[in-house]
Amino acid sequence: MLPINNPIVVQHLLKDQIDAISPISDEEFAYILSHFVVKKLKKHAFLVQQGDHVKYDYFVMKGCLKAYVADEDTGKEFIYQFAVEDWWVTDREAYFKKSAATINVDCLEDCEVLGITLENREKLGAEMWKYEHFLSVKANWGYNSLQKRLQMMIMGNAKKRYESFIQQYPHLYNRIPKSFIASYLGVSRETLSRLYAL
Amino acid sequence: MLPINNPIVVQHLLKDQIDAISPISDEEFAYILSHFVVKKLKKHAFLVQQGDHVKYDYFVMKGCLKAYVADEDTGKEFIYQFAVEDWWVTDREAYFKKSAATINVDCLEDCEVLGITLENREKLGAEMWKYEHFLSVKANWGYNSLQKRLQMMIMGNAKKRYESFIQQYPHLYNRIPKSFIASYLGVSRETLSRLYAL
DNA sequence: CCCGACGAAGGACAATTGTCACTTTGATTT
DNA sequence: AAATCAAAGTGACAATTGTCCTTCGTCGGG
Repeated sequence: MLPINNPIVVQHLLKDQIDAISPISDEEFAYILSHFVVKKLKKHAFLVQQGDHVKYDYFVMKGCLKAYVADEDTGKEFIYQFAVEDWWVTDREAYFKKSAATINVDCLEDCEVLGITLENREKLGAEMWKYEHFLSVKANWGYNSLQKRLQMMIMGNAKKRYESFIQQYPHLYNRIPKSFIASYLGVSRETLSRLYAL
Repeated sequence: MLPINNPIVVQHLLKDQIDAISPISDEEFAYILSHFVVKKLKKHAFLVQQGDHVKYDYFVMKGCLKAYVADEDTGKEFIYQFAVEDWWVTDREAYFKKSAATINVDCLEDCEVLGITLENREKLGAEMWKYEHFLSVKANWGYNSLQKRLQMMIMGNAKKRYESFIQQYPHLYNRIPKSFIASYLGVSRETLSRLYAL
């Protein structure tokens, strides 16, 4: 049994994620959290828009977003990442270089995210060894997932890519419109539709 | 005019690369360099082989290599990165996680590379702020180039990918066999051949 | 000097995928 | 309840790309 005066442990996705890499106290987490801003967005709202100055790196608390590049010639979208609870998303290059965004990020559902500026990120990294470590592990995760994604795109045809997606993200399949999944897999909506008819 | 006793500045690709990010003295560079091992490899030799323990991250001094995954079913190769002078290459995930390599890296030409273990990498990072900074910038470069690569693969057909490759790596086009470039672009050798006939 | 290995080009045909048009379904709005 | 709209499935056809095969030229070793 918990002691009567046990302080309430507030469940927090971000704390859990950091904890899994380098365990921190509630006080430390509260300090970290104070460097983030909360943003609530409606479905279809933009988190990052092409040409914007990208002030924040975002951690997703609730909802689902897509990051994509828009082909101006054809008007088509090419989704290169989905982000759901527990994921991070931003235009990484623009964020670090303080350059204009080349990608868009928008909400597929009502969303709630935490944003941190580059300045606060570096401040926390310099102040807390544990956070610095967390960042470097997180950077590796990002790299590895990009590499997996690239491998999926290079290796084989539409069906293989589809199967690989299902295997890697079973929970996204019934959450995201098929047309967006098709864009993520680099095939037309119709082709995707025919794949799982088999 | 240079003073008569000016010490000879040894030209070194790696020093130049570090210098461009955080300038270091010759002494500092000599110290850094002492943490690397030199490897010389003949054409066709493997630098990393699937299943290996990946001990080093490699900086290419001379030569040209390809990093690829082999599809066991079809026996085909999918090249996801070329590496020439001034580039880094390894199986990044395996290197950091100390897991078995899932990719192969082999030499398209006789090569000369510098290798650094994860232990030495971390030692240098901890000892020298400048090197730590260099590593983090380098990590971002790697991420950004992967992202560009992914965008290239997602957006559009074989011709667009080909044009994008030519634009980004004009010097690689006449150095690397077309069949490998085709593999990098995710098309058959024949299709690539037909593209620049137009 | 010839031979074999390799890289490259291209023809013929098959397989894959994209495009367009139409239909159905279910959710949302009025 | 009717109207509207977004999402998804499907058929027909066209465009793209892969596969298989043959030919050609270059380079280096015997």
